Amino acid sequence: MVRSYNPEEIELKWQAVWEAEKTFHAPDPTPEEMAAGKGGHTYVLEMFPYPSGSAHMGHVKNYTMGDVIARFRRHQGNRVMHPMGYDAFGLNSENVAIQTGEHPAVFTERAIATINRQLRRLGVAIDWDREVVTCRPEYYKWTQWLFLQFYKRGLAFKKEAPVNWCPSCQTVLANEQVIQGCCERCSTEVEAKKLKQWFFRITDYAERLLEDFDKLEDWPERVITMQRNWIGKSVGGNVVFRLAPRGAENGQLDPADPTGGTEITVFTTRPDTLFGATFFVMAPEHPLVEEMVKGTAAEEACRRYTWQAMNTSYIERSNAEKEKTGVFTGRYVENPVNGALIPIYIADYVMMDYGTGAIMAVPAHDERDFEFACKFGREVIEVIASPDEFKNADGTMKEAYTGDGLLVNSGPFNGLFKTDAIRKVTEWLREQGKADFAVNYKLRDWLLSRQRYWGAPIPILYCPTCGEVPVPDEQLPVLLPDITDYAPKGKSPLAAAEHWINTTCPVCGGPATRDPDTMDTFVDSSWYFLRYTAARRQDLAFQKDQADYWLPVDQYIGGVEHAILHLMYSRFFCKVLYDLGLVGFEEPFKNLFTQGMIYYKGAKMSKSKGNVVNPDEHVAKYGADSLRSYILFMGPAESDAEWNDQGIEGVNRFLNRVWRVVNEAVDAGRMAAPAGAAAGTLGPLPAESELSPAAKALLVKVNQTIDKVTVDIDQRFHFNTALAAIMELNNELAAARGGQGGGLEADAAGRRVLAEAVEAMVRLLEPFAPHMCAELWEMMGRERIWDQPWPVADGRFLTLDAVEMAVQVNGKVRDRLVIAKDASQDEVLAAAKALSGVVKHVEGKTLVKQIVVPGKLVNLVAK
RNA sequence: GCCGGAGUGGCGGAAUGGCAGACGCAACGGUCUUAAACACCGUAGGGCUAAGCCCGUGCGGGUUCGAGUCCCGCCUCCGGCACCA
Repeated sequence: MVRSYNPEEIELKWQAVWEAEKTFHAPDPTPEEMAAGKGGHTYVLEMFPYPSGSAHMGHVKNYTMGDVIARFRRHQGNRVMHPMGYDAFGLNSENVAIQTGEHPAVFTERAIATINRQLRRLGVAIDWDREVVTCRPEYYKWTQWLFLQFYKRGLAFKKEAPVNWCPSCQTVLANEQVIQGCCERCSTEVEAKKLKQWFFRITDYAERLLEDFDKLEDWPERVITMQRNWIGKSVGGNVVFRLAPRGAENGQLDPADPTGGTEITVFTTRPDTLFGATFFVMAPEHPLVEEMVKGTAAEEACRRYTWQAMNTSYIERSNAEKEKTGVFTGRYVENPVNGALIPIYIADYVMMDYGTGAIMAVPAHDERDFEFACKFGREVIEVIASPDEFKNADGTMKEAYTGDGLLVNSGPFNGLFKTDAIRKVTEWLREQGKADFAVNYKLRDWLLSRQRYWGAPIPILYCPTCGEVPVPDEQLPVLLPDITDYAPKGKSPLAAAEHWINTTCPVCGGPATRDPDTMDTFVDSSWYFLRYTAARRQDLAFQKDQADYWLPVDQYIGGVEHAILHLMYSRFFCKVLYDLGLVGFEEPFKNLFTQGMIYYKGAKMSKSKGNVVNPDEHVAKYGADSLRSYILFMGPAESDAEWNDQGIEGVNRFLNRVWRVVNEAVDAGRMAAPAGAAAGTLGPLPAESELSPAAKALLVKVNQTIDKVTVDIDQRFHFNTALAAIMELNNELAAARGGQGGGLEADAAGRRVLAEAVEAMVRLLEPFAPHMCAELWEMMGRERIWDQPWPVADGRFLTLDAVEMAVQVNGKVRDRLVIAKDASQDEVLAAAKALSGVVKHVEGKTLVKQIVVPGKLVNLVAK
């Protein structure tokens, strides 16, 4: 009698074994191994979870996928490091603390314990000895230490700047954390505030962040594109315009004007269009505006407009659909190419935070400038010969032409092609000291300080005599103090912790205060993948040679929502650490896979929508192996997928069928080692001549499946088709074994092939359903399936002797042909032409073309 | 607006330019059962004058002996960026 499949019993049994013997612990490399370099070991990593309560289906998918890869690579003979940790600082726990009064650490540790239990229950092959938790002092000591390394290099600095303030979260945010003008966390519209804050100088690395895309082996193109767009490199020139003295436009110079002759630089990607600049626009907040218009008739109007612009929300102001507004300042600048005086406007379509906050406006060749010119009646001068469809009947511009062309109306540069003109005009102005080549990036420095409690304190002190003082290494970590009131009040709750904020200056011994802010949690997650290589070390953050042994991460897996944030910050960190000599590689993640999300009832799962599917329930009902297999069977791993309760039942049925098929084979004594064969082996395959056609067919199926599953896991990450292939094998195996006449069970050779199929199926399924396969393997009298080498297809049995080919006449299938796989082209054609279904359609016609695709089809073209 | 990605049965999805719909879900028919569930066997894109033939991968063209796949032009949906000078 076949045992029934009891997933819970089996799963707990094997999890206990793995735990007890630390099966998935990756030992530190020895000096010899490190000297030997890469090879024979691999680092598989999934983005670590944020412990907000318990694991959700997205986590199950992420960690199961990583687990399949990790187990697969182990079977391939690699030493695999597959660690886990928790991104444990952050606003969620703090907000819970504000509501309940419970310390965030208590809440967080409880959430960690829950997720930890869930991951173990899923049987994920994790090296738990390397676990890291970012909110624990033994971790954030090193986050602080790294901050100080950056600080000492001038890469962490404090500056006053307009920053994004989330009024709901009561903290500033980095640019990357503002999504269409709203807070990434809570969707509240952010406000601009001028504050003194800590920044990382990521802009210094803009060019390398772009260049080093070349060092990535396999990243999704769209992630690279998103980062490239975010960094936003523009190549052009800085051009200096001189502010004309008041009255210069009508010859009535005002000698008392202090601003005349002031240089205003603009950044432009189109120096070729300088002769077409018919006006000039400055951002309303431009620091020169106030002085420029002081005491003039335009002063009041400018002040009113600026006030209005600064009170326009970011979203509204950055909406390109909005009608252009602006005010004439009454002042003019001199165009450096021809000395023409052109009027200066202030307008909110020019942003202070990009370029220099001032632009030259060329309405003929810029859509925004064209729109503004139309509204304010400015002249439009064509300087790039434009196609007729951009012009009115009278030759004036109908719309801005931004394409390529030859220069016109541009004095000595007429006739030059756009790209040549860009270079030549810039060079010409450079000789006169009026311009230079320049590159601009959209990327801003990373604002890292937060006015919140639950983060790593910034290890800086302020001393009245010594100024800004870094906390000495031996005083790290700067521990978060216990407080009772976590509520943010526009400044960090830490500022109110008097016993903590007041301290002693390590330089002069006088009184000093601590920086009250904490670090953005993205700082914590920008280096955790390094900490895994030295998780328990108290004396250093990580050890260079060990980090260089394991990293860069061979396969990183996570959600695409981190395409810019976490992934760009981590790349930046890695480059800084490389420059500091702390690591020997410049990119942290060699290969990246971004998984799709799991939807339910047409929407993202969320507590507020009440459409959350709880993984625990499904583990309890069907077992971890079923949940793991189903979540990967749902569809291609990179696509979004809709959870379906019946889907997991189907996969559970499949595992039950495998269980039964293998059990029956074991019960029949078919899986035991034959006399003379080593224990735990099936002995040699029978000679090919002894195989019945059915046995041969199953053997071919086995080897085709090995090939397919291997490629699907290894190269395509198509776990759904790998599982489908195993299902097919199981179907064929089940069908082949018995039936009338005994099927393959009737003779010794057939029984040997059946055993071969059973063994292969269990091994191929193991990464997906490791517990069940461990159990079946043990029942087969074998040990440690997780250490078995991955099966390799036998080249002799990859194709059948006879193949079925479709025979087409004029591209339509009219009959089929079964013929020996090594039949010659002539033999195939002769046989094809003799088929009744073919004869019918070619009768009375002449064959003009005959195509044979070996093993697949024949196409006869008849007229 | 710009840059990506995707549109295939009732559903999730398969398919190096070579037999569209593998595998699974749901459905239907049958076997087992007192009955049901489970399990097992089988049917299943649409249509017609049905042993045969026609039509079918968002729409319209094209290349090819042959197109879901390649090219051109659209439509729709999703994602990212967006007055970036």
